[in-house]
Amino acid sequence: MSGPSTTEAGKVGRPRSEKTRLAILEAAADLLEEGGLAGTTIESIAARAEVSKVTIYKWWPSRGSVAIDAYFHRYRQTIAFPDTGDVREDLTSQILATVAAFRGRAGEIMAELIGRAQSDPALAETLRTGWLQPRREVSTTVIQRGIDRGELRADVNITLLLDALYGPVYYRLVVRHEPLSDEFARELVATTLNGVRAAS
Amino acid sequence: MSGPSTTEAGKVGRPRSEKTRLAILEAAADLLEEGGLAGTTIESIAARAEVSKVTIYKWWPSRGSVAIDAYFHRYRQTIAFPDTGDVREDLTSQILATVAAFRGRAGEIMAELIGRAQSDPALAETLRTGWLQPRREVSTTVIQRGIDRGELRADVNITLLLDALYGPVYYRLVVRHEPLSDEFARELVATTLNGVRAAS
DNA sequence: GAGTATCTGAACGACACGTACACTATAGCA
DNA sequence: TGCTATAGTGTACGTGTCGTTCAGATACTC
Repeated sequence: MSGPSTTEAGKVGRPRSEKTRLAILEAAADLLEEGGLAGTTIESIAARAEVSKVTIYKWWPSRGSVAIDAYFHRYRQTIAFPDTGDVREDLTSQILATVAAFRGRAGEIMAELIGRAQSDPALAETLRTGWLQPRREVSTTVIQRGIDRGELRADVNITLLLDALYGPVYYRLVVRHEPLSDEFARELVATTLNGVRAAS
Repeated sequence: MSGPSTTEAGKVGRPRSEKTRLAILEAAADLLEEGGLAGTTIESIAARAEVSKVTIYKWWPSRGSVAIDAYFHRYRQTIAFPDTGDVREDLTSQILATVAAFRGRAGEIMAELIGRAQSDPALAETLRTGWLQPRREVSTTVIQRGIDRGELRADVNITLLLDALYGPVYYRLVVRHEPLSDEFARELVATTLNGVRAAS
């Protein structure tokens, strides 16, 4: 994530203004909601936050970096961390929470952020480490418990399984060929766990 | 896809120049390879193709549209259409072909095109209908054969299965957290078909 | 030759980019 | 109180791309 939240204590010089930092993030989040990433330019953020452009450039390397920080600032939701004793139920909760979050405006913005990340390495890195990875880690715990309980094969490739679960969700988010429905989430988890082969 | 390839016979007026059309696509494809989508601006295409900007705007609505047409023009590969009599083998061939194509420069460009599609509806539509859908249709045939042969459950949700196979591939293409290796492709198909539940 | 559509070249205003400059503001420290 | 260092301001600048306009040249059909 870009830009420390505050200047560490003990440093000399004028400390960073928390008020200014928040004004920038709020303005950027507002603009994201209203006009998407296209309308969220450094200039428009500066104008809306009543802040100098230079101040933004001082703390963030790119438009995408401000945007992702603003996104986290506004949409940071608690990550679902269920433990019902049943792998399928736990994973279903997590995928359901993900698709639910992506059905609204937050999903459109996330899609645009992923898009922008293809030409903004700093944004891409923040997306991986600040958004995707934490969610993968939580799901890893759930999967590991399933293995320990003997519900899943002991030799499961966890990385691949995470891709099998989250991949289709982000695929639909970005391609928009089919809706991110609850049914999709449930069926995805069920299919991934059980496979599609006919009983022999 | 944008822009008819040639003016239909019998029409009055000066016919569209095929030479100009090809010069634009070649120039755009060159620029895509050299500097990615960022460097592929309408102005740079026009300069390289020695063509007027206005001519490009006449036939394509956006930068993304020219780029995707240039991509198709250069990278259009025959879609794998195997029929070995074994679903897993056939699907594996297709996914292998996809990841192989995406490992090179063509993959980086495709990722950028998908990124751009998030803010360019015309590009998004062309991507869906001109790239993704044909590949999904071919895989649908393979899956249907598997159902008919009794290898797959009769009640398989084909749309979901397509997402389960292609989703993780595009997810890795775009997020770049793990490589698009052949092993990934094989394991993905195997896991999707068999599931990850422990034998009971 | 008349009619029509394509292509060209040049120019335009608008916008966002990223940077530079001189300036003011706010803190710690002596 | 004054010194020093950093944060933030306001303005302006050159650059690049956008999408459009216009007049004119070009190439085809009838």
